[in-house]
Amino acid sequence: MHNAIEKTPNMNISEAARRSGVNAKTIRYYEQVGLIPAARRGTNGYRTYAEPDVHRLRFIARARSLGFSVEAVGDLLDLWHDTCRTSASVRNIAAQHLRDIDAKIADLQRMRGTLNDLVARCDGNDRPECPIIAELSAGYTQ
Amino acid sequence: MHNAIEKTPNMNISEAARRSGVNAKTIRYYEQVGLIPAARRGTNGYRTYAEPDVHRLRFIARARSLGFSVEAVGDLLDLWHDTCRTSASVRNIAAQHLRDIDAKIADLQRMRGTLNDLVARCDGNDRPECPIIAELSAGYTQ
DNA sequence: GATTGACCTTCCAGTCACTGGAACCTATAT
DNA sequence: ATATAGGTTCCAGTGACTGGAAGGTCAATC
Repeated sequence: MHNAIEKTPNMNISEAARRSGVNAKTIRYYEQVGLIPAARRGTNGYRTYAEPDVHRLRFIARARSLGFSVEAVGDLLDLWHDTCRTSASVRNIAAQHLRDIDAKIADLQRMRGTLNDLVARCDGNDRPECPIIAELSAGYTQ
Repeated sequence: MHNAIEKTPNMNISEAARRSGVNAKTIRYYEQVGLIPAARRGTNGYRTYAEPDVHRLRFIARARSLGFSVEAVGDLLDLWHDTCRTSASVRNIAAQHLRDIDAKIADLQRMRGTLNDLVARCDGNDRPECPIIAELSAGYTQ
């Protein structure tokens, strides 16, 4: 059996984690759910990673930091590796995610508007009267 | 049956769900995790609810729609029933939640800013070149 | 050689707030 | 007697990890 000459150094999982910004435990999880292929193993059973693996993990970390679901990241990885991809297919995924984010922001801002008003109107002293409780229990004062 | 005009205070779970806006399955879940006390039971074993129960469920529904965690809703329920509460204690819970929401909004808007820019710069045609993929794989073109 | 401590491995459980479904029981109308 | 529309419990799954237990491996030091 011939050993291939490694141009890039092999590393253990914690080094790959450090270089990619993905937690070692999370890397194992990504392998488990099939987001990344099973890592090669050394004779000791340890997972070994090389530069391309770290780059893939960095891609994943960036996509996750933009809020893409792990499933969507899987699709984006496939498109990255597919040189016959269309930019439209990538754009569709991102545009859908953008709509999801906008919906979440709108929902949070609705909550924020009400909460901010209630907090502003609450004296926050040692008396029991409170517009926050009043609002939540509207129509039924106990 | 679904009586639009309920003069009797007792009702089954689906009627309590309809009146409170809390899903019947969710009501059982709330009972299971101790957010609400175990419902009284009829001779047939069915849970029975009266007006005060519906009001408590409505309180819960409103608080949940403002994004309070189930645990925080429990605290708010306790404060509602505690006539010796201080408005400061209520305000603290709401103010903390407001900070959490602001953090979430800030994070989503950061994502939105990047994504919106990338989507705008992506042609979305049948060619493979794509600034979204380029951004995610920055430093490593495959 | 023994020991320490930092790695690595797998597997299981918990998070949060539900939600779906199976299997079964009860009520009411026809 | 049957149909259907409710109710019950219990179990499992969601998403994306994260913590912890129990154990194997490695490198360095005493």
